[in-house]
Amino acid sequence: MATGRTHRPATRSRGIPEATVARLPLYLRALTALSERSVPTVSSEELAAAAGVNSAKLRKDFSYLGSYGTRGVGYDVEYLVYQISRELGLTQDWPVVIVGIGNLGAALANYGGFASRGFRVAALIDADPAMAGKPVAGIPVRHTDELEKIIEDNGVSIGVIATPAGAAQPVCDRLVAAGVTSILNFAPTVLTVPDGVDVRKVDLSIELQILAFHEQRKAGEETAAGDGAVPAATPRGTAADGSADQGPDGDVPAVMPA
Amino acid sequence: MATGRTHRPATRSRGIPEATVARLPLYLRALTALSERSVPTVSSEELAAAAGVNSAKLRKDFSYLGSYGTRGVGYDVEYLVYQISRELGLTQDWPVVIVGIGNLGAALANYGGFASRGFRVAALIDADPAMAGKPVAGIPVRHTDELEKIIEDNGVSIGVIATPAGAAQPVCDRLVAAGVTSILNFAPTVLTVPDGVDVRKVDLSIELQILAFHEQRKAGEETAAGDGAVPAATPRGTAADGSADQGPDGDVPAVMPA
DNA sequence: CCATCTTTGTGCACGCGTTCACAAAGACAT
DNA sequence: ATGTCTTTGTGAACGCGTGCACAAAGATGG
Repeated sequence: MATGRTHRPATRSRGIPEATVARLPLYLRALTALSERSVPTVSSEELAAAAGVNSAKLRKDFSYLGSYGTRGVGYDVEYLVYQISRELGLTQDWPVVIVGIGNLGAALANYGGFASRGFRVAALIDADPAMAGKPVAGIPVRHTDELEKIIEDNGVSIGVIATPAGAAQPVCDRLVAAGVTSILNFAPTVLTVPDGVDVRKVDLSIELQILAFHEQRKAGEETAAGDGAVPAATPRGTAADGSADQGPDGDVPAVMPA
Repeated sequence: MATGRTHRPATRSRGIPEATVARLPLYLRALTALSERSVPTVSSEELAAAAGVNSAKLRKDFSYLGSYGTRGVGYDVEYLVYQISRELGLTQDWPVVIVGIGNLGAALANYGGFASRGFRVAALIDADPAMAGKPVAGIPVRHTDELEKIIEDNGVSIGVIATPAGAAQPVCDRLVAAGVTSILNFAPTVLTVPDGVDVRKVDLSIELQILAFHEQRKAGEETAAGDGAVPAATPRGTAADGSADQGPDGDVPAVMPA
């Protein structure tokens, strides 16, 4: 019914559940830390604690990758690091482009997490001609006109959108048309993409609103019926009572001038 | 078993499922856009399309809030905006603090989405004494020493952590001790918090790795068995074959110098 | 070689979330 | 007033993810 797919149909990739895939990076991070400390093996219990998950869940997750553990001992750290890296596709190089070099785009460009783990910033792209050529994080900013050429020349298949909300869909369309099949979207908009293209979104505003919901619920329970659910919470007035009638102010705020 | 809770136990808040809460901000955004265009009513079908979800899901979501629709007509936009705002707790003011004013922290401070929708940046906090007093986004940066005082004076219950990974847990502990009960974590670490404290994490590195996994899967299917799953994807070589032995390089990369 | 002890791998049950499909409700025209 | 048409609200079925609990596997010590 909708014009295009927005969510990942995710046909259960190769038997590996989506939820498991989402946790693999977490395990990998914990394992890498262990590896740096030259720890040879870990039990599921230890690793699960480090990753902040249930140990049974961790074992089941690993079972999807194969049987890489030794009963009575645990998992070989180095071997597991390699297996997970391979499974996630981190043993190869992934060139990415960042579109929209405002505050956020610049922060992402400077983000150290890109360089490690197989990701490489192939180009920074912005619509503002004044930005063109100016180096950000040591990489010169290119103009949007060159987008298609950059994608094709570098074989980019992953794009990061950090533009204002209004520019996100057009940029997305161009990225997809040029061959990008995975998009990480920081703009507060629902992106519509054709089948076969994956979109993941990071939305600060949504996260905050979810927190506000729970925060309000806590405050409400506290005030209404003092049920022993929140252990150590000072019941100071969390905020002025609901009077701020903020009305229909501008939503879908511009993330930055890109 | 674990030292502390990391995931939301989320005892099914007040009958509203967690998954529904996570979608309410999405609906709210779409509704606000309609409101600005002075659209009086929407059908579940239209609104669902705008929010990028299934219409049945949307109707079920709204049913948890009550019966705010009119059969044969749809939903009153203004009324629904109000109801969702109220449910999410956006009719009151939420002061937030941002800890770690590096590239990302500064980007967040400049983010327009804060100001709208009831969130107000109460303070920017950084550990670097050289930053103290320097204005970012029009707000002077305060030193970490003042953290507790700031939290208490402003009645802050929501904190945003944008520090390097190593500083995140200590900062988190101090925030919680000072009274913060909701945390949005941008640092690539698992935070351990006591019961009653909500943590949501935003992790660029994890998102990219998930995309890489799917990207690799697509490339693999393409090369191995040319199944018609990816419609318009030029099968150009996505990258050099797996040779980049990136070894045990530094994980948990510093997000920014905070 | 055998006993014991640790830890994995997984069968099973349960609960949540999603989706279908349809009856009930109301608008609207005649 | 009555019939038709649109759209909501929800009962029910299904599938996925989670966590328990335990048997199998292997290490380790005597």
